[in-house]
Amino acid sequence: MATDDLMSRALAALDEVDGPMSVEVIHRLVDVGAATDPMTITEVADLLDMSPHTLRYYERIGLVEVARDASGHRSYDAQAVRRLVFLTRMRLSGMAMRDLQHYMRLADEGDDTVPERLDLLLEHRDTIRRQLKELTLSLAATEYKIATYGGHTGPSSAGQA
Amino acid sequence: MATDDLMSRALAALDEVDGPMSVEVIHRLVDVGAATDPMTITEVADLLDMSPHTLRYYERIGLVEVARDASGHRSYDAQAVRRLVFLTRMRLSGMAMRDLQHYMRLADEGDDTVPERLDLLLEHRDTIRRQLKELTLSLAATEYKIATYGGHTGPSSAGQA
DNA sequence: GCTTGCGTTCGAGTGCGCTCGAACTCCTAG
DNA sequence: CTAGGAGTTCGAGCGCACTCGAACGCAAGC
Repeated sequence: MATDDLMSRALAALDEVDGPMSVEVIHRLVDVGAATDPMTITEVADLLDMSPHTLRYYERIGLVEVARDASGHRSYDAQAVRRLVFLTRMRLSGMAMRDLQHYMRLADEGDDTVPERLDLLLEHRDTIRRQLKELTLSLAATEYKIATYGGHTGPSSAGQA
Repeated sequence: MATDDLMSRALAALDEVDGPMSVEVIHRLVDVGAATDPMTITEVADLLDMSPHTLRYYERIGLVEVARDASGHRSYDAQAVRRLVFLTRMRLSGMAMRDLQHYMRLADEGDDTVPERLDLLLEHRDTIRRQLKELTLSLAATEYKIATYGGHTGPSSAGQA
């Protein structure tokens, strides 16, 4: 009984956490494509909220190829950036580095591997859905516990009327 | 444009992944309480889908106290099991071991620490919500990619009419 | 011309959360 | 009486995904 209530509230809460961000981020994902100038490593790092160290690491293990400028510095073109955006999205949803390496190896092999890549994506989609399920349960459990401790169950723990 | 569509479908998908499971799991969370006999380590391990090794590890680092039977074997009473269920829920939602140790230390100190525990839970709730947000974006991104590869975007990749 | 700062390569180190193996004990069934 | 299986403790090892430090290069500004 009470669990249904908790679940509904849990799901409803999805819309309330920093709203405008989502649109920005998903557009980042699609838009970066067209006509961007090559970026430096720190620019990309800032864009993706990761460290230059990590970007070099990703390159080292073969996830992206990155061109160099005249003085040997990395120069990230639109394609590299797009790939990195995709990589971070996949990482954030828990895809293992090993799987990303596999996927990118396939991507580098050309269109023949599209079916296999599709399989990987479909599998990963299911994984994400399972995670969403688990997380939603955990949210419900957490809110349940909060309720037993007498906490208010508003949209956020901070800055609240 | 298309992103709205993707987002809706992503959210709608939440209800479709192994439906009955959710109820069972959340009831596990609440129900196990009342009148259960003490359990052996393998029984608990099976219940929580983890290894005996891990259960001993959790005890070692102070997350649970577990009684012993006459022959020195662990005997998990209802309280211990309830705590472990909670622990696994929190772990599954990404709470760090360190934070769980902190939380459980507080829990062991008695009711005076309820406010602090409440704070931790509220903070964790926000973390879960952020994760849900990220995951939902990743799901949308994945489905977008699947669509560009010409994949059908049904509820699951397997066994479908 | 020298400092400052951003970049480079390379290999090694870190933190997390388990995971395992060895050596041992205890109980039960045959 | 013995063999098997489930449990115990202890410390060490592992896989993952970074993360860092050292030593160096280049180019601009004072």
